Amino acid sequence: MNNNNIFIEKLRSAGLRPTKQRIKICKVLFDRKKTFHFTINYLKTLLQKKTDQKISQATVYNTINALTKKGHLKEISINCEKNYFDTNISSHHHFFNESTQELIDIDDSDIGKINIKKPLTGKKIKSIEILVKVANSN
Amino acid sequence: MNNNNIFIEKLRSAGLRPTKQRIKICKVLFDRKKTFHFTINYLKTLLQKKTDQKISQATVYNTINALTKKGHLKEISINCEKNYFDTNISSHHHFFNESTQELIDIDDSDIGKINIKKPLTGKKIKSIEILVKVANSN
DNA sequence: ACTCTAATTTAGAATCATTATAAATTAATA
DNA sequence: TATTAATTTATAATGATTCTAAATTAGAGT
Ligand SMILES: [Mn+2]
Ligand SMILES: [Mn+2]
Ligand SMILES: [Zn+2]
Ligand SMILES: [Zn+2]
Repeated sequence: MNNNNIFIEKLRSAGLRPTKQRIKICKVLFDRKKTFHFTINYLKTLLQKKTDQKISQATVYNTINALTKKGHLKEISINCEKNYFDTNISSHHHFFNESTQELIDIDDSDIGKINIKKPLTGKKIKSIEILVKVANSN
Repeated sequence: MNNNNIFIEKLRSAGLRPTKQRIKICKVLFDRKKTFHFTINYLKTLLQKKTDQKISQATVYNTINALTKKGHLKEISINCEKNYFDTNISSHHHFFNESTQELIDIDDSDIGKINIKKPLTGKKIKSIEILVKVANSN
């Protein structure tokens, strides 16, 4: 129930002081069982609901950007208008449901080996991500 | 050398009248041998160079959006800040060189079969795209 | 506990990409 | 050529993100 110490540790490890605003953001982000995919806008409305005093948008952006830079969040770009963040920081893939605008994780183990036959010389691979766009087939 | 009729046909097929502005945009987009990956901003500077009279940004956006909607261009999102368009409209994949901010095509045939083991019920797949981020290994 | 200082928060402004508006121009048709 | 609808354009509006600078707060030292 009280994971505050975990959040404080996470913030500290990112070089951030554990202020009450940042701890509240961590609660909303990480105090859940499943992966959380969110846009900044959605996070802001969630914070407004779950919080007595509001957190400024500058603090929300700064905190999310710092956590992302330190690897506690991943950034998932669907298109120019939809920038998501993801509490699942493992190497994994996504379904994007165009009907609901929702992201769904595909674990790395749920994808067969990806075989890129094209050679690339003088470059090193940083990440490989598959995005599968789907729609409800009603 | 003179592909104007092809461009006119392409525009007409998209329900667009072949104005001189739109034909010039098509020339810059399609009068080339290799795939063209571009941002709107880069396209605007190219048009300024290659064109005597300037084309307004509204016309550039409108034309690119119309061509994209009709399937003559694809949209490739790398992240919130980098929205690319692509003259290669086949199903294919990309390297993104983070050092140079360049996109490089990976043909569908250069990727082994993609096996998604995770079931999805009640949904149909619209597209599957792999993005491989790389960096120069200087 | 109190002081001090640097870090943080905040409201608001600035920036950048994209879209909307509405007046002037142009293309297609009669 | 005249008519009309489509198009272009400058400019404004919007929305997401970042910047700024003043007010507040956290943590270290006393
Ligand atoms: Mn778009
Ligand atoms: Mn970003
Ligand atoms: Zn995910
Ligand atoms: Zn491509």
